[in-house]
Amino acid sequence: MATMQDVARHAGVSLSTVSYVINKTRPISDATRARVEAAMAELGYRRNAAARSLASKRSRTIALVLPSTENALGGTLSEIVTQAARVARAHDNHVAVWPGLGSEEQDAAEIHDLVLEGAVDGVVFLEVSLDDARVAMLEKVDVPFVTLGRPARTEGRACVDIDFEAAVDEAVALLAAQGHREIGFVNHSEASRTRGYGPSVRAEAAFADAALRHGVSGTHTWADEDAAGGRGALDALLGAAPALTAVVLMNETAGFGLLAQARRRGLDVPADLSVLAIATSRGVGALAEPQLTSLEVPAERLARHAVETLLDLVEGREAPSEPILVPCALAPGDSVAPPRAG
Amino acid sequence: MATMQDVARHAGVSLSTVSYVINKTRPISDATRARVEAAMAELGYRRNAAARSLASKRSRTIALVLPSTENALGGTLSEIVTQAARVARAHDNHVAVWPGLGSEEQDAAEIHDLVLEGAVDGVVFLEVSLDDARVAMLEKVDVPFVTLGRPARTEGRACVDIDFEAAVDEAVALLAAQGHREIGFVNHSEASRTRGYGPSVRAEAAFADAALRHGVSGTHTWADEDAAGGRGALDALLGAAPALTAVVLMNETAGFGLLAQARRRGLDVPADLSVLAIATSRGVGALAEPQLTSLEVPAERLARHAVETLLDLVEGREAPSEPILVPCALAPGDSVAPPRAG
DNA sequence: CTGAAAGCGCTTACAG
DNA sequence: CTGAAAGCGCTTACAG
Repeated sequence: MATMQDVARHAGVSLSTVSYVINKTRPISDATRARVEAAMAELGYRRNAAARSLASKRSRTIALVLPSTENALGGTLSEIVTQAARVARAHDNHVAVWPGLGSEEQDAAEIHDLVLEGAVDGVVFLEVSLDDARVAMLEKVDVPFVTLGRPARTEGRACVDIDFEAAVDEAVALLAAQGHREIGFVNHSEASRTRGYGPSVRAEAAFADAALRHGVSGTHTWADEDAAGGRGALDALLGAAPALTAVVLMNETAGFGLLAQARRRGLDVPADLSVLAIATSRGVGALAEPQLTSLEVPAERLARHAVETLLDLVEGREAPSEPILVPCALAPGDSVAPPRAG
Repeated sequence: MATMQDVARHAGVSLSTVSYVINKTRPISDATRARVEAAMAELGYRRNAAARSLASKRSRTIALVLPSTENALGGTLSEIVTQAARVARAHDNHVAVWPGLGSEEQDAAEIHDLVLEGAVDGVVFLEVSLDDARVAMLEKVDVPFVTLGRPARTEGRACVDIDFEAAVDEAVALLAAQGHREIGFVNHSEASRTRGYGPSVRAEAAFADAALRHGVSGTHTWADEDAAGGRGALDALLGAAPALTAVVLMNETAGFGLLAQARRRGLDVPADLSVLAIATSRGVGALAEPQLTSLEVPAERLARHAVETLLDLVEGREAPSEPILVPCALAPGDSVAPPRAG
């Protein structure tokens, strides 16, 4: 491989001039620039990543800390990883993925090491719990990081999240506008709440608020992330509110079981029961029968904001003082209709 | 941050001795080693990744080239990425993800650059087509790489793949053993075959072979990756073979539509129609009603073999001369039963 | 607008 | 078993 020194010699300029041309980090005359660029092209020059990192003290790499437990179908996670890599690349950065493995304390220590070794300049957590030990620890040692999802305390922390409150409100508003007066909510598993999974906790509260705000009667239930969870959730809702005509579903893996159970109970979706899915992975609603009307996770925008905010932090720019909340996008389907008259 | 020089001074040894202790790259007396290790612990020493790369000409990073189009629910992809990161970490390596963006030619050039810049030591393609331009180009420039999936020509190339032939055979054998004599096969979309998607092409051929081998009548059909695809596929199969009693399903996203269509036609699964899913993402079969008996993608083993083979190549060790084929694992379900008598 | 030089923190022959 | 030193290929003050 040709080095910068080779290029300099070839172009008849100094090493530093080549560097300045490449990095556009000081003014260079057009003539000189042209000579350098020609030399680079001729020699097939590629800058060396390690040398650059060593001299500049920047790895130009950010770590994406993967969630240790999968909550959904995985489509959202792979979308986020893909998009993060794209955005990073647009900023001349790389993305390294880092799997959580041990306790939160141990993971935090390893992630800190990653930064101390200069392997990465900053960290995006793809999921955080409300009381995440990793967040607290990295904050203490001043590692630049952004969370996808919000810990309970967000002051001074850069966070990007789905706007669950808005999604729940939009869902309830939409159903209320269709004439529904008794609406159920199917959340993630109760275990998810116990371990401090933010979306579950936020959605529960947001649903109570939204029901009040839109003057409907709301019934909430938890559901395990499988077909049986969906079956049980529908039974629980109809047990508690027999006149219920619509469901907001925030648990895509329970969704298929819920639809099957509605069928088994002789309920037609949407004629007898409207189902509005929220925070679903892209395209999942389209797999169901009928196709689920959905508010989809804005994976691309979440990833973009997270990466761009992190790169700002790494460059020493200000972090946003408030969490960045991204709305879900409506994916049309055939699972919502007005309730039967009477 | 403390440097190796600091550690050396602190321990009263030379810089090189510290390096040899860390890398275990030449014998060191126990006493010296102990002194050095104590000094490292005391100073909180962390080796610098960039300096190490520059001096050793190894980035200790491998690139994972993400598929540009998603074929399934994404669960498999995120499992593979996670597992690859784990395996790489166990070998003291990092994983950088690289999204495909342009044409195969352009992507190949960028991936080549990645290696020339020293940013990565080798590449794992998470999906290749039968006639993949990236593979051909990187082979020419001698970049170490491993493919997940097999190109049409595998000689001299390191490949890791699902053993589709075995999975199809196992599925047909299992159904035949239950007494089924007319078996259908639901493949991916016809478009996937057109663009040279290996699994589709291999599965089609393997199904014909397996039907012959097990003395059953086989009917094959393509299905788009959505509910409508599944509906159409079942109709097509029953149109061509009205006495069909079992289906091998290799298209998880069409599966939900297929089950719904069976129901609509008054067919009970599994009493009237057995459904055996193959090459499914982990856990997806459990979402359906009834729970689908499935042969799941062995994501973890695929990732492990791919990463370990690549690291072998990077170290200059021999690549396996034959593709490494990994069998699917059976995930039990309730969708397979003997055909109704008569 | 351009150059000469120090320095980033390691690995690894070369020597003993 | 250990050390002194060259060298990896850049960035970036310092000077003019």
